[in-house]
Amino acid sequence: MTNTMETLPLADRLARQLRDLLISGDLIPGQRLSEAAFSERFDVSRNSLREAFRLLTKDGLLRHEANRGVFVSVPTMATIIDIYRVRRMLECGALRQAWHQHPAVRTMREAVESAKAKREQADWLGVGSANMMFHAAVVALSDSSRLSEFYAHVAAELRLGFLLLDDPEGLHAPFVDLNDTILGLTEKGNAHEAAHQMEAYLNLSERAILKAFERSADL
Amino acid sequence: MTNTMETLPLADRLARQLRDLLISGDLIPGQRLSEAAFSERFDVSRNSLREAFRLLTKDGLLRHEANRGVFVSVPTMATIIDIYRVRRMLECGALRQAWHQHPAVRTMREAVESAKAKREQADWLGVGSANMMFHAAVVALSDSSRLSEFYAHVAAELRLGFLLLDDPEGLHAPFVDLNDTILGLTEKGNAHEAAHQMEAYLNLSERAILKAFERSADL
DNA sequence: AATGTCAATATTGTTCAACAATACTTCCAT
DNA sequence: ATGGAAGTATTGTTGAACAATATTGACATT
Repeated sequence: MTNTMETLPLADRLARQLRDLLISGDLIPGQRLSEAAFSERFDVSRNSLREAFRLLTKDGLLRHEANRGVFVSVPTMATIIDIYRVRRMLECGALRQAWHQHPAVRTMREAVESAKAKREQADWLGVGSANMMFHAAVVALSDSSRLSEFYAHVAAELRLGFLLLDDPEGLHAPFVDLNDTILGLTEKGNAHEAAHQMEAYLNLSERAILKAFERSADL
Repeated sequence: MTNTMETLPLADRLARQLRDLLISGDLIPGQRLSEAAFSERFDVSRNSLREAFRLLTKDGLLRHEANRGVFVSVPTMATIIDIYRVRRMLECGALRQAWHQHPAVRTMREAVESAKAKREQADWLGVGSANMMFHAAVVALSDSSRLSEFYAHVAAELRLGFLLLDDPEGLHAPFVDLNDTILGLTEKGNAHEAAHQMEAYLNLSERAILKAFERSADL
């Protein structure tokens, strides 16, 4: 049978391809995306490409300037601050009311163990991915597809922010153990303390990123 | 000078027009939206219209079936339940950490007073609008544009759900006083209790809607 | 050298017409 | 009624066209 992906509307497939290029860093923040160039590159019509552009613009990954084209979004400090407000709301909220036997807890554990393994091998990119997976699993505790989708969007935007920096080690590695702590508290059913620790985590992480931003800003 | 709205891309303007038709009930859940009919109606090309359709599909207001077209979403009980999970997360979370002098508190007060006035005149549609405004203001307490936008989407989806019912009075009017209580607690700085009351509110409201759904389902 | 002006050029915004692929209808035979 | 086969309508996607706007480059002025 054909892959479920193959049957999606063209615009959706394009949007996904572009999103992958974005979060993998092939397209860098600020870069202009010419309609002609990309419709040629993907061998699709300009119309189809424009539909995809609009979807990603709505996600905040692209920015649209009238009569000038679309550009890869350039996250600012304000963006980071806003995203961390979202994270505190969603992640701490999910933990606070989590059931310790929820299926997502298993995913959290897998993510933590994967992160530890990758850290062992100094695979910082892998640590980063496992970290993202952990936090997505935390949000999944809330059992809401809308919250999970929304979180996925915000995480993609945040990833764009990470691309501006270049310190994959310092930004993820120190937090693996904190994730483990939060996981342990959740498994023990100590939801309130887990949420509290997550808030500490997010405050720390936010500060680290803002600091890195500051550094990269005054070059 | 020209209205800021006039300069938006055509697809965005179309999406807004369509959204207005949707939440005002001119288009009813389940209805199919023919590309030909609507591109004629709005006097735009099919391509532009399709861009708008995609935007609204991403918002959950429309549903897209391959090679069959787009339809107005039909909220189900699962939709309602998911939306109320979102509401509890966002609204209770916002209240819990709210500052009692936040500008949005003023908006909350205006909404409550407007709701009371409309209730006096038995303007139930007006009560509903004021109610929506109150809850949007609650989310605004969290000072995150992303959370506010997300909430706006979910609220629009929920509005679609209300359209399936036809009891504007029973679904909003009883809650005006509860809003007032929550407002009072917030103004007094009793954030924790405000959040608690909001949770009670949302549980009540959810149950009322699900009940109404049940009734309308077995016709 | 810096600045301003104006035409030439490239890009986006939008429409239109075409055609393939898919879904829906109609009608006929069983 | 039931199933199937043709015919019709709709969506999916493309390519070309043109207006509107933005960028570039040459030239003149200071």
